[in-house]
Amino acid sequence: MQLTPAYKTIFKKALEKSSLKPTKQREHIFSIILNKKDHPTADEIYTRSRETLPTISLATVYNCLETLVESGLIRQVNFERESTRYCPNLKPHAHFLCKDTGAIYDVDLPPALFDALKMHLPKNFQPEQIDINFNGSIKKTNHHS
Amino acid sequence: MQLTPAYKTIFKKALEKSSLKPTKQREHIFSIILNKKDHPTADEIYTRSRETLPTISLATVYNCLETLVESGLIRQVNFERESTRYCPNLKPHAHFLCKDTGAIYDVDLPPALFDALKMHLPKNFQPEQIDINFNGSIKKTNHHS
DNA sequence: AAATTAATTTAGAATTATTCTAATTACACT
DNA sequence: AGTGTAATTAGAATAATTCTAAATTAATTT
Repeated sequence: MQLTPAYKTIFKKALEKSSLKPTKQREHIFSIILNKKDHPTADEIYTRSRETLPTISLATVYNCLETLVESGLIRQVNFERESTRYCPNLKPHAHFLCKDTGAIYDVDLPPALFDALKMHLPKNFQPEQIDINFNGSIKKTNHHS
Repeated sequence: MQLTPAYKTIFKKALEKSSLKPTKQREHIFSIILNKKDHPTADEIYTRSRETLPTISLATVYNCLETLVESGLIRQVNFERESTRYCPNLKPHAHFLCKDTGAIYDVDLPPALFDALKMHLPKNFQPEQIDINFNGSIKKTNHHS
């Protein structure tokens, strides 16, 4: 649960830009999200955090997640009204929720598709964010060795 | 707050197909959603319902919304973890949330765009639903008469 | 180095949307 | 009318998140 030097720099720069401090808790939570990119919930992040930082509180987890989103280091993923999940992938992408397993997958999309979507908005609508969420099932493929 | 004969038929057919009964409450709530297409929340629907059906309960509103979604008569719209909203527009479309006013707009999209999105999924991913949500602001246009 | 200030963290209470539970009501069918 | 099933109802319960106020930490000034 350590940030690589490269990420440490990104982390500090991003927080400083929003005049927020690179605290131990914020760094820890960022590293947890980077470490296992399975779109964990706040509560899952809380549990994972306490393994190495046992004194952290749930409120702090929520606070840190908010500041990390604010600084653009992570983004939120929501399906229906389920717990918000967190994702460190900053490339433009969509999400696919498998309704059988609950797993969430990143789906890369070409920027041109995002542009095509924006083109269908009325000219005075200025989108800041686009969320694209698929949900369905994943067919087993026939493996033949 | 009356369904047109055409909608009444659609309503009955859709519920019967799922072997659900076309009750007064279900019809009432469906008519409220059709009447003012402003993507109301369950609570807003509850308030509007009581104007003409004062004995309805909030639990019934939630129950009815669930059955209407199940029967495919309406769909749910979610932005982040805010209250779920309801929409009677069944054409494939996206939603735009204006962060200044909170208003939600339907954005029609050509089916080809939905197909293009699906094409970027791994071949064994089978989407049942696609939610596309924009969020941003709406620029005032220069009106000159 | 002590004192001051501001930001952050913390624990626990409060809030909010939604779901659950158990009792009642409304129909459809004998 | 009597029985059975589905739907409605009121209120309690739940779950995720936010709020509040106090304690801690870090940075800055004296």
